[in-house]
Amino acid sequence: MKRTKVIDILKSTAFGSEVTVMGWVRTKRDSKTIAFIAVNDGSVIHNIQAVVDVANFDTELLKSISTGACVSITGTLVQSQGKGQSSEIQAKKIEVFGTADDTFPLQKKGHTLEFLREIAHLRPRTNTFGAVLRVRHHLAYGIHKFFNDKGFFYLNSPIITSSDAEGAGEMFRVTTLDMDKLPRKDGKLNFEEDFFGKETNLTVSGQLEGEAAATGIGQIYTFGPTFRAENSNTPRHLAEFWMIEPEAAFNDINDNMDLAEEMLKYLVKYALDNCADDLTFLNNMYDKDLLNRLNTVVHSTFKRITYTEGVDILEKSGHKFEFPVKWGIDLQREHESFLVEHFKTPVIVTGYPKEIKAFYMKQNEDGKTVRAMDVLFPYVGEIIGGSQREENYDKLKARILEMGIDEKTLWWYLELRKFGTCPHAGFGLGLERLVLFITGMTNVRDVIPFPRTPKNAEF
RNA sequence: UCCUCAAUAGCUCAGUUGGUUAGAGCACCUGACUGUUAAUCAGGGGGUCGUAGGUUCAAGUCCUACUUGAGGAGCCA
Repeated sequence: MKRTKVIDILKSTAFGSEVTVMGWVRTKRDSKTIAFIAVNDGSVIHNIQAVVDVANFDTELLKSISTGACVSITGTLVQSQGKGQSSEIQAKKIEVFGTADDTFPLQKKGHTLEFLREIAHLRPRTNTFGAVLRVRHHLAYGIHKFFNDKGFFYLNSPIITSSDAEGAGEMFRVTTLDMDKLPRKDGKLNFEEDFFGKETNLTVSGQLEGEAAATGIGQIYTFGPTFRAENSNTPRHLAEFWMIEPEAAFNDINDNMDLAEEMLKYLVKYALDNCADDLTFLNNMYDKDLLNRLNTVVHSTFKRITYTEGVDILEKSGHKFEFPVKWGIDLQREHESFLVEHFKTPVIVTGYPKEIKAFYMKQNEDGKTVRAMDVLFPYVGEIIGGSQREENYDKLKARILEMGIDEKTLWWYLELRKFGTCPHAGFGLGLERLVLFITGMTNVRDVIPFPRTPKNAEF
């Protein structure tokens, strides 16, 4: 008999009809004549309860069904005689696909998230990770839907790049050279003998290629894996994470802010609308203020301030910061948190000093600041970083030279300004930080299936 | 990379000023129970105290190094 997913069984009112559920046993409670098996198949956070008349089944078969076992149960869908659920399955036939012996590490009681990270291959069988993974899926889908509906095209930017001038972080090298016999030329590694004939790395950003596409087909977004070889050990950093980078021709910094704010609100609302059960579970188990916080963001207006205004607020706050505030310094995490707390809403900061931002950002008329923007969120901090791009060839080239970047590797990026240049802007959204905010989890390692962090690539 | 903290049963933890045979709850096994809800009740098995050194008559406990993990900082999404 064809299986019915738990999500559909729970919605069904076809009492008396026969259904087959396949899934993993969460708990079994038994007495002399009756047993109850709670089965979860991941389609929804809730379990379906199968009621077993012990007399009708082989004792050994029932004994082999323990927490973690995978079973197929066929029976009659009935209204529950007990409290706690409205419907259940009166079992007629039980097949055990796979038992789980006493070494199965997931028990019915709670586990710490740290322990579950060590058994990432089994995490999806828990309520928490089922919820997080489903929310993550819906958000990914919502992102595609949002941009598609706005006329943005999904761009597959390359994962292997030779660009090393983006300044976005340390990179992972990609090579097919024999590590035991590295070719040398004039004392240096000879990358001419490498697969691509030059030094290549995993991408730290698809932005530059995104700009190339946007200055041809107008509006694009990338959505793919991104790699940073930074030795970052924080709850907000991963060596491999997923980034969404929209880029739009003819957008200025204000359009860019509008897009970011609209997108974030859309996605939070999308999650609330499509992941109600999972978010309710997370709200109850981890953070009683989660749903309230999400609703607040949907109905908020993000506070937009300039870097200069931000520094002013921090200086006048009278608050003692570990890192003293002065115009010109980069905002520290304590400063960002203060601003978010100060306005009690997401904050967008623009107009940073050019010295602390990337070479490609559009320079303002004051000669001191650039049209950068950081979107700061409660709990997760910087969730988006972006800017209007410098579209003036001479200014961009001057900035590249000023910062000591090798312009040769950026020849094609400069040509975007040489031929039919146009104003444009974009930003990068860290998917894990968004999922973090929306699920109420507190560590990005718990919102990606198999986290990659320094000293950890087990699975 | 820097700072702080931690590591004891499968899991979560307790273990006093260093002192006999290292404990509990859950999980697991056995038994009881006719509708349970992280079922309940009774009994049972289960440990190289992260690793390597050191101090001491004696180390889970003190010291050193290392490993791993967590939090904070930096870097950033």
